[in-house]
Amino acid sequence: MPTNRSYRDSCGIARALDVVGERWALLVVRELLLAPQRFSELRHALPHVSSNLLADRLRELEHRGVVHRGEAYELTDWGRKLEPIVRALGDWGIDAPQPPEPTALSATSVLIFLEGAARPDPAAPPTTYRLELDGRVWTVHLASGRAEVRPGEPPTADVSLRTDPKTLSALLSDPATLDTARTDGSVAVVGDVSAISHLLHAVTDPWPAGDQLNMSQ
Amino acid sequence: MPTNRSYRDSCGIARALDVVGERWALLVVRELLLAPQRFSELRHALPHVSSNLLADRLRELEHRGVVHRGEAYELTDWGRKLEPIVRALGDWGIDAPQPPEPTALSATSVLIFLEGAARPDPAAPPTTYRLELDGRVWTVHLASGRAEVRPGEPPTADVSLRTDPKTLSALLSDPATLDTARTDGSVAVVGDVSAISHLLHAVTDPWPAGDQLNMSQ
DNA sequence: CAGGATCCTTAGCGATACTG
DNA sequence: CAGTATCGCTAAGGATCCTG
Repeated sequence: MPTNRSYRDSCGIARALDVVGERWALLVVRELLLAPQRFSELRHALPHVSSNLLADRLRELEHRGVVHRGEAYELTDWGRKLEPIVRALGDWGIDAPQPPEPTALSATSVLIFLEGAARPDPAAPPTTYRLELDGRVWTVHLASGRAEVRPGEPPTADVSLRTDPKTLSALLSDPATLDTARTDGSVAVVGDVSAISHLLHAVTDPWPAGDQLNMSQ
Repeated sequence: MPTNRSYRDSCGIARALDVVGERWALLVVRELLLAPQRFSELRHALPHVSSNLLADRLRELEHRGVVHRGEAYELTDWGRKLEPIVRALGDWGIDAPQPPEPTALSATSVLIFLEGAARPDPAAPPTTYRLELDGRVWTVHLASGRAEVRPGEPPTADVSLRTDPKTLSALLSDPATLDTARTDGSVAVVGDVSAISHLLHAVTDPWPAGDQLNMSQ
């Protein structure tokens, strides 16, 4: 049974929270930022939400015009406008304490982090990665000083790698672990390995001074 | 008894929501964006939150480093970084349906809206307003194409007005009601009345094309 | 097996009354 | 003024069961 409480406050902030302020709602939006997802994919991405509650939230978000339900769940145009806000909230949350274990980490989370944190050399030639996480394929494209993540197979790729979100996250915070991750099988690489190092260091290495991506689209 | 649940998700977005995602938390932050507030002021601004819950939220926000508690409650430096996010959320929420009556509207809400929506003529001379809402005094300054709201008495003002948030909100959506509001006593004006019309129309009148304020500070 | 629905328990919420 | 205390209610959390 979907919830229907309201802050009963005319302010835009309160009205926004009437729509996406219920528990788990913004995490559902997060999961849909990069690609539509099916119910079971959302369940896998958010393992700590119970199935009935997830179903309730999706119904609410659909009813309120944030999410559209077709074959999979996807953001409406209005829902998509939450993207810069949710990303900014994520940047802010980086400084929050780590949550208690056991901890979840979805593919979308890591990829959003990657997009926001990567600062590839603008002078370097564009590079395309095929990235398989939890069985789903993504295309990562490095070009003109930014990283772009899209769902699905790339037309062509410099290198392909298969891993899981936690391992990828660990690599993004310490590229030096790539070798051991490859030998223990948690990362499988096909193609130009040096390109991966390039990607990881685009996230790790300190940014040039004054290079702050702002929140405006 | 403050709540302590967590999404148990390493993603920055989830960790942000662990801090400010509980019910009422972001509305407390909203109330502190323009000025520190005392407990009773917060209660007046958020009439639909119960006192025990407000006390719980304030304790949590203090414990998590968002709010500092002195004579009044105020945002920490980290908490203040939520400002562009909360404002952007408010812009997004403008398109959400109106909540069911009866509806609250705090002074801070209206003033934040005013700051975000006002586009005074950049060529016009700077104007200062003394604004008294719910017994608290604010300074509104129009200059260089922007409106700025600050707590407290202005050193000098072109005009002073006393009213309540709902009346001010009504004026901001329809400046033509100023005359009737003055005669029925819901607005009291001292000084240059035409300056008020100037302020109201800075909000109402259509913006010049391409004049979008973005979210970056 | 995906995509939920149902049931039950717990904890956060909401309202009112009360206190230092 | 600035919160506590109490209590009924409702949403959240967890497990299990159903249906195409």
